[in-house]
Amino acid sequence: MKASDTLKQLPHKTIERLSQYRRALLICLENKKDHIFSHEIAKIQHITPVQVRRDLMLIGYSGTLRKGYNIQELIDLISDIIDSNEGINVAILGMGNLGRALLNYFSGKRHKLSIVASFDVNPDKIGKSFNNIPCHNITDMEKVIKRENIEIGIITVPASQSMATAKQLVKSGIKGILNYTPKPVEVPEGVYLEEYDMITTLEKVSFYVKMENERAADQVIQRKDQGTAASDF
Amino acid sequence: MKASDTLKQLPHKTIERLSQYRRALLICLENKKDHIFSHEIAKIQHITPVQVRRDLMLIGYSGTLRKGYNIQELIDLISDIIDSNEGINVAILGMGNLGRALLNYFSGKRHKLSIVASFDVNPDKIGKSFNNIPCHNITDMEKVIKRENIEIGIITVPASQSMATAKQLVKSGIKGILNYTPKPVEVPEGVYLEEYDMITTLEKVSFYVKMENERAADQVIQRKDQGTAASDF
DNA sequence: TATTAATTGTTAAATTTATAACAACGCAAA
DNA sequence: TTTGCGTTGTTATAAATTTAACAATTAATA
Ligand SMILES: NC(=O)c1ccc[n+]([C@@H]2O[C@H](COP(=O)([O-])OP(=O)(O)OC[C@H]3O[C@@H](n4cnc5c(N)ncnc54)[C@H](O)[C@@H]3O)[C@@H](O)[C@H]2O)c1
Ligand SMILES: NC(=O)c1ccc[n+]([C@@H]2O[C@H](COP(=O)([O-])OP(=O)(O)OC[C@H]3O[C@@H](n4cnc5c(N)ncnc54)[C@H](O)[C@@H]3O)[C@@H](O)[C@H]2O)c1
Repeated sequence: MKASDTLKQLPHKTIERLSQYRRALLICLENKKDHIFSHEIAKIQHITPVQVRRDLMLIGYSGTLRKGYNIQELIDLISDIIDSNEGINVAILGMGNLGRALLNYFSGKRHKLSIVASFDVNPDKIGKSFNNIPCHNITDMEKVIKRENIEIGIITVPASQSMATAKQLVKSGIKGILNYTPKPVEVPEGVYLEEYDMITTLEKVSFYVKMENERAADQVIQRKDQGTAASDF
Repeated sequence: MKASDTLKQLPHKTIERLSQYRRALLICLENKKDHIFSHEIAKIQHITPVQVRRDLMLIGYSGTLRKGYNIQELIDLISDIIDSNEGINVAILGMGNLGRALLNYFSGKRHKLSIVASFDVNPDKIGKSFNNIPCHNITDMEKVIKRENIEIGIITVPASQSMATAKQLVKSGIKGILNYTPKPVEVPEGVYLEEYDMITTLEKVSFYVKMENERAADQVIQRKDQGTAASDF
């Protein structure tokens, strides 16, 4: 089996963590560090050192016993694995609040991921540039996507339009879609889809805060019960 | 064991899906549907019907055999479980591109989750209102958080400021933090923390697109090999 | 009335993911 | 030199999560 075959079988969760490790390592590099221990990476990411070592084992990276992992080497290896050699071009669909925020945020962040186009229906936005990236008429989608060799589309149109936009993207030959609207879309086999609704994360936080509140309240009640019981003596 | 105790032990993944189910159900309700089958929910969420039925089993909801699940009832039950009775107040830290986008997006979306305050350091923003929510000076954080009974903070300050902001939040008695900056923070036991870096999701899509591209290229090579072999006959 | 088709609810099995355990190593200090 | 400490790499174990299997049920239909 080729090395690239084992990489194809990396657990999904490991892929996510590799991206997170690299992000953390890039920050460490800025701070003039050159080596890092598994427990240091673990602390930053709120996971265990074993998890880190296991992930690095899976990608076949070895550190040194006393110094840990060479940060630059590790960054390069992770990049080899998760980045595409030739680079991948990305488009944002819908230059509203979120679309513009994302464009601004992603722009220039990663060598191998370039946002090269955006699309909208609003005539005030079409023809303009945001962050030096041109905003095209959505009706030109297929033409531009093919011309610019765009492989990934980020959907930030109004929720009601998400499915229509996804369909157009598929028709234009897109390979991957990241849908940020709260309305899930359907894509055919072969197109990689990731959906993320930010409200789910907020509701999750809210749920566990609520749980913790109730747990705390329960403890107060229990203490009271014990208190009453004791006073019976 | 009380019913509330079983709910405390719901798998984390189930919690996330419950939020997603509700979101999908709310959309269905708008479309005048009143019942829904497990396989319909599953299709929307890109999961299996068994997964859906299992989740609903865990929260103790029963549908009817021929009509499926009553949408309104299910929404109400999910809301009972994941929402806090009294409601939870939320603040956004950093009224930049992302902060304003989120404020605009979340505002009024959920009865039981209210964004009631925002904070910034920029004098141009302090004192103003965005979406009718006042923007306070970050130095007033503790005062406002206590006064307004804010339990959750969403961090959208520049990454360099994320840790300092988290510390302040903890000091102010916050119960949950949702950190959208790419720089992870640390919080003490008892504060629920969720971190989300959008670039990780994009990199994940990119990785699987790359994999699919390589797989397709491999197949072409294999076909060529076979072709050559065949021509040897 | 029996039969068929579709669906739920639940237990059992499989898969995926995380954690634990521990040998091997290398340096520092006794 | 040897002992101790802290680290890595890896295998074994455990936990979490998903999927499969299937009995039970309902309503439509032959
Ligand atoms: N704002 C947020 O923080 C946030 C967070 C999570 C999810 N979302 C979701 O992201 C989407 C966009 O949110 P927003 O706040 O940026 O909304 P917005 O209204 O500010 O932006 C939507 C943009 O899409 C354009 N548009 C409309 N129809 C289009 C079409 N068919 N093709 C291309 N462009 C089209 C509009 O002209 C507008 O510029 C919504 O679905 C929203 O639910 C937003
Ligand atoms: N824009 C995006 O789509 C996006 C996506 C993912 C993550 N992020 C992250 O979210 C954060 C904000 O991004 P943005 O694009 O909104 O940046 P931005 O510069 O537009 O906004 C930052 C805001 O925080 C304020 N601020 C600075 N220091 C502060 C402090 N100590 N306390 C309170 N407020 C403070 C600034 O005045 C500004 O209003 C960044 O960390 C960024 O990496 C942004």
